[in-house]
Amino acid sequence: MSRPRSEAKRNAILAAALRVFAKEGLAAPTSAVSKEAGVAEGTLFIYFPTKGELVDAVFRDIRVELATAILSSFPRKKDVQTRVRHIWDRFVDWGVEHPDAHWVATLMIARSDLKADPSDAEKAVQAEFEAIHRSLREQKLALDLPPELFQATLDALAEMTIRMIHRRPELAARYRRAGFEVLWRGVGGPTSRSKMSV
Amino acid sequence: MSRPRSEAKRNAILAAALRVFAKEGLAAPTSAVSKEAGVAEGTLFIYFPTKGELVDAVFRDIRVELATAILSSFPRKKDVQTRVRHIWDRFVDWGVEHPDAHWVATLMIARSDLKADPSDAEKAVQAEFEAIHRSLREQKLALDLPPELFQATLDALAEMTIRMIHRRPELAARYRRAGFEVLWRGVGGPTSRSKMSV
Amino acid sequence: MSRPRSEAKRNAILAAALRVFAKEGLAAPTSAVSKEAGVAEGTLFIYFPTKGELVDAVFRDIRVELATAILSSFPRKKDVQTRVRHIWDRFVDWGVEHPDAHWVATLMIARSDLKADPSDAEKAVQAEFEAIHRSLREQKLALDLPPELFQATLDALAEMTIRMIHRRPELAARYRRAGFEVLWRGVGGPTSRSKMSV
Amino acid sequence: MSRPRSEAKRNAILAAALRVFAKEGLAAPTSAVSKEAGVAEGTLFIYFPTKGELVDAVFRDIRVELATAILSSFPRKKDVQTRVRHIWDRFVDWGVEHPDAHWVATLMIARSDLKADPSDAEKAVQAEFEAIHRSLREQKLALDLPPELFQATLDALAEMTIRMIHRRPELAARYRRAGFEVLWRGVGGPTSRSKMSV
DNA sequence: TATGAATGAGGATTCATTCAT
DNA sequence: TATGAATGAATCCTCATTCAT
Repeated sequence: MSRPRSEAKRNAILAAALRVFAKEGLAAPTSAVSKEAGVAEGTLFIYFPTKGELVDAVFRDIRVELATAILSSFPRKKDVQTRVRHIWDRFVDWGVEHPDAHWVATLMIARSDLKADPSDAEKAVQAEFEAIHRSLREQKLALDLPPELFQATLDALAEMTIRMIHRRPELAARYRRAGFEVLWRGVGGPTSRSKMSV
Repeated sequence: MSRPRSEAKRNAILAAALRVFAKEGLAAPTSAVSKEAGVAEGTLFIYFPTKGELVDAVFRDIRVELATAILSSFPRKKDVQTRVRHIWDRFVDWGVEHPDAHWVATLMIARSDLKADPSDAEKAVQAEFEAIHRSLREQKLALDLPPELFQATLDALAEMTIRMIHRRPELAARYRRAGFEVLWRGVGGPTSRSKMSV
Repeated sequence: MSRPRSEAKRNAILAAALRVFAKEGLAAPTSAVSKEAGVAEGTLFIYFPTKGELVDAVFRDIRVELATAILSSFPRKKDVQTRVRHIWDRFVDWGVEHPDAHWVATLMIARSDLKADPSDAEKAVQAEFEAIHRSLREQKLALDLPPELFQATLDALAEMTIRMIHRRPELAARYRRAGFEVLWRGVGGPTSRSKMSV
Repeated sequence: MSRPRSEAKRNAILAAALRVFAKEGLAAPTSAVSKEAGVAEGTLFIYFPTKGELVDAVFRDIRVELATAILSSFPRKKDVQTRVRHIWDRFVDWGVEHPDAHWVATLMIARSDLKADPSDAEKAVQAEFEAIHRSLREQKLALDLPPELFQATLDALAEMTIRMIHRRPELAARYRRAGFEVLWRGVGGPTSRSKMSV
């Protein structure tokens, strides 16, 4: 009976926030966000009652998108290396293609007060990580590497690789491959004939 | 424009800033810093004309300390693995022992506007990294791994390891060893009898 | 400009406003009133074009109710004391039984911008006051007490009595009687055998 | 060693607040107060950390001034009527001479959230009231009038009288005398030959 | 008419920086 | 130099009112 609350507007605000936060940091004024979104200052607070909730929503959005990218056509039935490689490629590609989101995620993590209850997609990714870790174990690889360390390692190396690619985009392919080699060898994966030539 | 009187006061402010920023984030007011340092609000601006310069100085201080820790009794004449291991241990230990500094460094890096011209100590560390990379090459390890990627990998893995240890201090030894294994294997180092049992 | 549809809705808003203003003060948002009334925010402005008009309407409503209570079975033919006593009792009882209305009236009076053109009921009460004042004069009581002062005195004492009763409800009967004694003696009424024992 | 916090400035802000609140109500913006006081907006918050504390301070100031006016050359040794008359006159005169303060006090009382821990002066006035009440009792006047009701009565009548005088200043003397007559008779005081001719 | 989303001016408060002492 | 009061721009959020549906 009245104007319905528009999902499009909510998304416009989220997207605007992503852009503004990426450019100006999380300290950017909400007024900059509403301006970028093309809505009135007060409108923002209809969709996100406080700035903190906006920030949280942006963060959650980013994580959902990354997790979704990873899950899309995930080769669940294939061997470990293929699965790890899939995650690696999707992760790195996503970060390279969404520099704003990647950078804002970095900003978000540098906050003690972030609320990060995982989305369903994230839980699914988590499950894949655990399955991968089990497979590595069964194959006598990464023998005693604790699972949380395995995941953290992949995260850290992917983040690093994305950062490097942003710095020197022309080396993207090389960095991406080299990063994976480090991960795979580091984790104890069989290297076959691959000679670490990147 | 002459050098400020009390070097001690300058250091007190720097130390206070480290504590305050670690606890409250970089958005903490300068008044909180001056209070923690036991000086008047205006005094801070005698030593650091703007907040940005204070932040930069804190950052530089942290980096100098880390670099110094790494350089102290650095085994320049020993073999590669020993040298890498030295850097790894000093880096991780430093991060574990200085949680404030480590956390603030993380906050600092999450800023686009940081000025980071390297100190002499950092340049020396940089030189060691390059020497290490040459050695790896000569030994046909990490064949085509670009040097900047090698250094970034060590950084990323050390940071990650420190973070993990802060989360579960009782696993410190295990994490520290496992982290190094990943690095060393990842980089193509010979693993000899070591079976990745961490 | 035609009369709004639902008189019931108008009354619901007025009643809600009374409750909300009593609890939160006149600064309470109109949204709180509409919510309490169970109508949409915009609906309120169909019935009361501005917040000020709502406030005025609430005030007028209160005054009409008080005046009506006073006029109900008013002993117009009885002697002065009976009539004054009637007003006193009705006034005090009304205030005691309608704490919200009484409190909101207090809030209203504490505003310079209130519009208070008297209702018919109020005019009738006013007329009774004048009649009472004439009677007092004829009986050589309250000789030169100006009529407006007589009315203001009754008001002030009744308000005060109500406030005291709200504070200590268990003393209601005593306060009510004592208040009247003060009024009646103060105005010069014959006290006969009554010894001010309250 | 630095500019000292100025009592004069604090008073300027208090006085400005009194004027502004009297004219625009307690909802007046703090910016209006600071402007009226001739200080920057931020300065106000050095002296009064929140608007609420400013409001409380204004209220307390008013009450102290009124109590002080009452206590000044208070005829403690004189008979009851003289003492009551003294309070009455000082109270009414103060209200007439300080319309802003009187009006703002009215606004303040119409707030549920006021903090009113009594000042020393107020406690002293309170003590005089109790002494008066005892005297009245000993003289078999106001026999069972509870003390709190006696004080509330004086307050209510004085407030009313002040209000009436503000409305018709030319009748000040008459209103002031008549008000006292009502109080004195109402409370049971001996009226001697006084014929209530006001 | 009824709804509630949209608007944007306004307001209390913070804080980096300046300046009188 | 050291102090901390003074400044005022900037920020998050509220809310009376409007308007599309």
